[in-house]
Amino acid sequence: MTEVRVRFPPSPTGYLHIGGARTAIYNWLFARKHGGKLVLRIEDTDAERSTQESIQGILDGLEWLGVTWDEGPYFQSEYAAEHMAAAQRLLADGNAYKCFCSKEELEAKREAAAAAKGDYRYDGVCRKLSPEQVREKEAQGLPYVIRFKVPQEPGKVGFDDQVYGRVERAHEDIEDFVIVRSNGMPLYLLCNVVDDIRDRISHVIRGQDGLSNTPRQILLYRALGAELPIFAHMPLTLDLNKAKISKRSHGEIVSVQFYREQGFLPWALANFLVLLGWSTSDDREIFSREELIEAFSFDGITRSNSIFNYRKDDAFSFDGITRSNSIFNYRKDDPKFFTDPKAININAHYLRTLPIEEIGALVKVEFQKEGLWDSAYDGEKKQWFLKNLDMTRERFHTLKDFASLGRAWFADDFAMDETALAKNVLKHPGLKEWLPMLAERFDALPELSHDETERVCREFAEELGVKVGVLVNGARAVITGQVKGPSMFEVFAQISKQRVVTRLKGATQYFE
RNA sequence: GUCCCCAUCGUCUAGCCCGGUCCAGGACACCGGCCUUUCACGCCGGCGACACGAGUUCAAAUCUCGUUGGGGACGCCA
Repeated sequence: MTEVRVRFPPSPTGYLHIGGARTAIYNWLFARKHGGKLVLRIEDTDAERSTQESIQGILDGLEWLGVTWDEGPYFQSEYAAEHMAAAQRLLADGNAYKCFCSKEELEAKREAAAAAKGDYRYDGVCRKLSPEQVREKEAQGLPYVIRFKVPQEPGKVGFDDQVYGRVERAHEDIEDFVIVRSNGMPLYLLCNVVDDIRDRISHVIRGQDGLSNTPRQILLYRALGAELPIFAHMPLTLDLNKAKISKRSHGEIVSVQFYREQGFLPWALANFLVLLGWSTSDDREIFSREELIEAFSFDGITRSNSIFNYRKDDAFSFDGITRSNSIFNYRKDDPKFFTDPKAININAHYLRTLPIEEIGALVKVEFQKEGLWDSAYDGEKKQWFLKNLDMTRERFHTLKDFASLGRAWFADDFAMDETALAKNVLKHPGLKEWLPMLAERFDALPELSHDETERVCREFAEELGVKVGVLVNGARAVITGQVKGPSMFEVFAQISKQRVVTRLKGATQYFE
């Protein structure tokens, strides 16, 4: 069996979006599974739109996701001579010809055809030019493009797609397409094929939007005398209006970078993305890297496009019509659903199940950005730091939450949740006295342990004739700023005694 | 407009190739319950789909045809 070689060829005209990322992941999985190589090739021939920043963004995004490549990045622009040589060869072999039709002429014909409700396909006037006529036009200095000669005899081009099955296209439905611009620059269709041949790509795994290009590319492979790769097209990821996701029209919500910034764990995003269009027949949805590589195959790829159910605000406008967004049945005002709920769920799953050291490393990066990091968290306070994370992570959804909802665990400048204040503090005026009194009792203890604090709380509640919950929930509010959280007795024992006492005493401030 | 692809719960999907085991299974979300000092986790339960119409057949989500709907490609972009 020949070596498996796949490639991911992004064009650096924007950030890495989730559709592209998914394709990259599929390629990567396939390569890993078959002990093959993943080639990264930057298709930067569109110099006007390509940017260095975009290239860096794509590389960063892939790295962050854990998609590692074995060769490259190669830059398509560096192979221009090779692309041109291929075009010349096609010309010399009689597989292509020079076309002197001007853009204006073609445009006019296209419009005429549209007006007559017909479809337009290049009529091949230049294909019929005699060598003399060609020489004559060249002598006049007329600009020309190079077109590929599509076979005219009845027949079709076909291939067996690994996902879509047999796909065929009649010769007559393919026009003599342009392969080199009038400025001498070869076009994508040709470059792509030439590069794939040179890179010895064995499997072309790409989005379904490449499906209808494939017959033309196959014609090129044949004319170039190269062996065909195996094609596998992936269904597309659509937006809420069922349009192809693109960086231009959707903005940050579809960019990988956005998820990174919002506190996603890289593998959680990858795991979610892989599920958009692929599944196993059993009910598994959570996969480690190894498990996914093992489980992945084209058999599990669906043929229908999937919708990326990212969050949109209540009403959205499309075609100039504003309509309410009825496809959501989750609480739109719940800030935790800032994107596809399933993505959030998978992220939360990893957040609470990954080894705590791994979470610690990721939170460290967050804290450094937030100015919350203390180098002692890597030293003598490491266990305390990790314990904090372990106690709180169960109800968090992203890495961001540790610095926001979990802020009180690490700093004193935390925010007080309004519901917590109203429901668990102000509702019981007695707490203004009770909480400081509880502080006194805690302060008298040599150290705050789970059992001791529980005993003290229960005794005190009994003396006061109130439910222990009143004391405990009030304490939770003033100590953590939250309505919810882990068992308070564990919290007392975990957050320092000094902080517990100070915050309980400070409860009076909320009643003023 | 032309060519191609697709069509199962709100979303992601299993089942379809090899009709009966499917009055269609799972996940997320939503609702209810249990657990609990709170919330979360977990567990239990609920809501919820075979686009439509013909045909073939004893039997169709599964096969065939048509309709409708959606998507993609049709560029001197990649």
